[in-house]
Amino acid sequence: MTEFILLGFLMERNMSGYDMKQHMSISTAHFVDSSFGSIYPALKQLTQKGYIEVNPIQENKKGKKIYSINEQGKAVFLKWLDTPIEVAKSSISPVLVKIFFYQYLPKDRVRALLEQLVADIQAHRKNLDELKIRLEGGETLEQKLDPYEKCTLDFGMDMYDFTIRWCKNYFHL
Amino acid sequence: MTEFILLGFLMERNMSGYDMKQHMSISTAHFVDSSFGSIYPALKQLTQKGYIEVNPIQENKKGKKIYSINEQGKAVFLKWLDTPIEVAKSSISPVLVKIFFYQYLPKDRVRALLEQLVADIQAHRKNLDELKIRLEGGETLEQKLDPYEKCTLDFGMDMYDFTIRWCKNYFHL
DNA sequence: TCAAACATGTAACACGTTACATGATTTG
DNA sequence: CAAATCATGTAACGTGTTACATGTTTGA
Repeated sequence: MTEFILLGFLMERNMSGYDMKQHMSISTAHFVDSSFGSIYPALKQLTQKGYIEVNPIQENKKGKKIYSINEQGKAVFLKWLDTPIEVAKSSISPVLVKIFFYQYLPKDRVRALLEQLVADIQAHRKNLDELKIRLEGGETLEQKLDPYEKCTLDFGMDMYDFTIRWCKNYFHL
Repeated sequence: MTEFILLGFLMERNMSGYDMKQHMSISTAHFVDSSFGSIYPALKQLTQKGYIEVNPIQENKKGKKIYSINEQGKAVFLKWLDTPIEVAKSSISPVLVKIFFYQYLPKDRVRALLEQLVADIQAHRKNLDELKIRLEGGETLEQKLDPYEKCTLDFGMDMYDFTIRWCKNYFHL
């Protein structure tokens, strides 16, 4: 998964591993956010497989490695992308794992935990909202928000809203 | 995670690793379904930690190991259960990973893939529906469906419905 | 000049899957 | 009696995280 995401980032522009981590922490953090511990080994792998190339810059910044995707890499990425999304593997959510067993907890604890869950989701929802405003409401405007990128933000927020409403309604919170 | 789920199953009744796998494939498959390759080592771990005990039955079935949870195991399980659900780690869904990059695919392919996604979710939704009918609509009635167990089914179905509606609406399918 | 941020990388560990290996029991 | 299902277990592998190790550049 990580390798494909990194290839995807390189489709847009050349960047370093550090740049990719930052990009992830902003653009994709609400559905995937890899650590350096998986990014750097993944870049090594992609280089060895011949999908990307390193363009070390000699300028001021020593050691910084700017990667670029080549034709083979693009082909591999597009082949992966043009393949059905697997719903089964994404599963619904680890949230359900605990709720499944809530019969073993006293009612007042269940209520408290569910209220905490809703508050937590509301906080996440708020963060996404602020992120979207920061990304699209552009004084800066450096990066035009791609429609599908925007879609993942919209979906995230609507999904959070749905979950909050569902919990409040189902559990009478 | 697996270890706690197995402890949770043993809260209800004593059973074997094989039984647990079957129970998972029915009751929890829509949000978690571990393989034997993680169940058996987990049971070994739980035994070594002193949370569960083996009661090998001498009857006809040789080699079958029936596990039971002890007081320490119950305490550990309840402590885990009575801890806030972590929304962050559950993330929204790997579905978004691909959609995020759909700008690199021709429009007709995107449309085809999204239609396939919706059809796939509809199939999952139908399976859940049939499962629920099988579990609650009881001629058999052997196993009374716990309210929270039912909740995970309801949530699953409503989540699928939401996602289907969302995709159709957002992408004008 | 010193702290924060930039920048890369590795090693140990955690946790899960698939495939393999093995054998008993049930049922047509 | 053969096939399906029951039943347990291990080994190799995949993929990710955290913590550690190291050094540079920038800005108050």
